[in-house]
Amino acid sequence: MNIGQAASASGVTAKMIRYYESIGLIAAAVRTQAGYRVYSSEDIHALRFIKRARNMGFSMDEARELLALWRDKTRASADVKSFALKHVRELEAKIAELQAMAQTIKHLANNCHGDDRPDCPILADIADVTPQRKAANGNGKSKRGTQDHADCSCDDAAPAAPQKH
Amino acid sequence: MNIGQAASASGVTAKMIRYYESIGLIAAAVRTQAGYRVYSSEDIHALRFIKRARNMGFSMDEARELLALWRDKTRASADVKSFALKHVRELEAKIAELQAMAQTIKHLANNCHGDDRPDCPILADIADVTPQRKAANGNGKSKRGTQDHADCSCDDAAPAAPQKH
DNA sequence: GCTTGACCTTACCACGATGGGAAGCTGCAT
DNA sequence: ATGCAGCTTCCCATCGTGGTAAGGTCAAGC
Repeated sequence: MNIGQAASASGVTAKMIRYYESIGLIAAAVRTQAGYRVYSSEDIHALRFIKRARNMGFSMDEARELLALWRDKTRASADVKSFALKHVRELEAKIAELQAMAQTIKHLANNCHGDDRPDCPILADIADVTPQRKAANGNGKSKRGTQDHADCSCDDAAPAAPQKH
Repeated sequence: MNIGQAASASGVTAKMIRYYESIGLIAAAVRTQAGYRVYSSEDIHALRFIKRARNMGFSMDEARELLALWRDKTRASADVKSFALKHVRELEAKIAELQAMAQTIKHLANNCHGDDRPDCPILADIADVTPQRKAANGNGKSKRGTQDHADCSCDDAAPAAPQKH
């Protein structure tokens, strides 16, 4: 099997297969005399494994660890499970972060007329995080009987921080 | 105000301020004779605006658009609102994606003994997604949103697509 | 044979957003 | 005047993926 066939058999692009090889995620492929990479069905299996792990949101490094666990016939299932659950916690942390962002914006949008007037609490809030003012949006329409839950401008306090990488 | 002070006043690192300038997100700062950048409180305001937008998960390009809207005194609030809600939809799509991944893994973990025996359905599933389809996926292009989910071998598999990068 | 086109090879660039660091200049306080 | 903190520019790295260029290889058709 050449790399193109391996790619369509595994769902991993040829480009990525070479990349995985270059970073040592998979072993260097056997080559033909002409230098073409050759793949066995076992290789395809590993590629599909990696693809699946990536689809579940594991990073390449985590995929590497999973591969190692997979190949280690003596690993304890507890190890795999705790690894998996750790990843679940990370996913959930990210989910919470995104939800906080969405919540903040939805809240602001709720207070925005959305008509052709320029007055907009969304921009007002982004621009003026400082508490206190933001009273500007109170006029008319009054779909907001509720307190404006003043700290939707609670930026740093809120879990809506950008992730670094 | 020098860049360091602007950085601590805005919460954006000096490094990033220079970067924002280099990509045209903010105007080139005035310079002293010695070449030092000088910032006004208006500049700080813009920087804080950008920071807040980023905290809400807007990309730099989106932040750029928001800035433009902010500066355009005649924009319609409806424009801002639809922009914001579009972002909310994107956030929610991502959330759903992550939730599907977490769900898949949690489900697998539930079926894992988690003891010291090697037998583990988590790895078994990742390794053996159940053959059959998925190879094809026709000619490249395959946009991001395409299925190709993590199909958990158990019936309640959920769509867990990978995030772009 | 020879040409063509699909496939392979390596190598480099790009993204988005951020951090790190080097090498050199400036400003201020001792 | 010496030293140090802060500023400048420039380059590199990240992470995962795509693009592209320049060239080698293979199989099929003439």
